[in-house]
Amino acid sequence: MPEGHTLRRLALDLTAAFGGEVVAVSSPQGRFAADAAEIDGTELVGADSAGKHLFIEFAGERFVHIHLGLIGKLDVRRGPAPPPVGAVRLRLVSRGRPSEALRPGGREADDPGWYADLRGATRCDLVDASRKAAVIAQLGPDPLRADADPEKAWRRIAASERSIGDLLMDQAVLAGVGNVYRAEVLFRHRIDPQRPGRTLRRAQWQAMWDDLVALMAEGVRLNRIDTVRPEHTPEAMGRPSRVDDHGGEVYVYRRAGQECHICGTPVRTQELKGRNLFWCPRCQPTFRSRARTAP
DNA sequence: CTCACATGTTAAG
DNA sequence: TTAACCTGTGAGC
Repeated sequence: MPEGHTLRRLALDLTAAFGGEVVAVSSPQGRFAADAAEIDGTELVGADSAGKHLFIEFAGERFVHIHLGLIGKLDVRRGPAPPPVGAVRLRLVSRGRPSEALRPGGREADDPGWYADLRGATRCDLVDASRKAAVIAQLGPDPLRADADPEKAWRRIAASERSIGDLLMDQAVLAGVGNVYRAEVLFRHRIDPQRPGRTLRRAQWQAMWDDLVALMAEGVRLNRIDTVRPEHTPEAMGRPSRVDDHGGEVYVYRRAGQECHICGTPVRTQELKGRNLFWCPRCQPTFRSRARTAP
């Protein structure tokens, strides 16, 4: 489930589980083995996310740069690490505080500690601070970062002929938004995904940005994507809930052919640059630039 | 069981 | 534009 909220949540969980501790780093599958050996037994300083990128910092400004791609997963769990299941590319196992770890046994017997397993990621590299900075530099503003500047995204959007649906998924324009948040934020603001970026008004962008800031923060908190307003929840409307492993309550994402929660019109879908776009043709009417007639 | 598809990105053609 | 990467899930037989 990797949109920006997932990576931020992982960064928080990793920091809580391993921050300030000496960590055993291994690569049971072998593909990260050489890099793992370099940081094995050193202190995990903390973790941070930028867009869909995750950086786990170790002592000496060494960072494990992870991108989960579409199917990658990082499980952070309490307890002793079991034998690895499947192709675990990276495994972290806590050993305790640096001072304790010097002693044999390290961690207290009644503290099970934590372990984390990474599998299916498209990227897992050991990088230095400059490489980390370079990755972040090519990203647009991230609604989950307090220091993000939405004006940077607006300048790109306002100058672009490309559709807003396309622009929202471009990580150089806006970082962390994926296919679910794209579909949902456009629905919530009644904007046609095919509408050219340059035809949006500033206030519309600002409202969408503010909404993403709140929605994604909630996504971090709940560890899933919920976008349905209180008046449209299953309880409020007396309709069945669709919450499952794929996430929370949504308006249009993956609901092609089903009735719009608000107007009942069948939700539409169309492929855009290899990804499925979903929208309600009535709530998000096709944008037509206003033809100006001479007086 | 097999198969299609998935909250993503990169590189080849 | 297409395939490749890689894992898990759910639908269908």
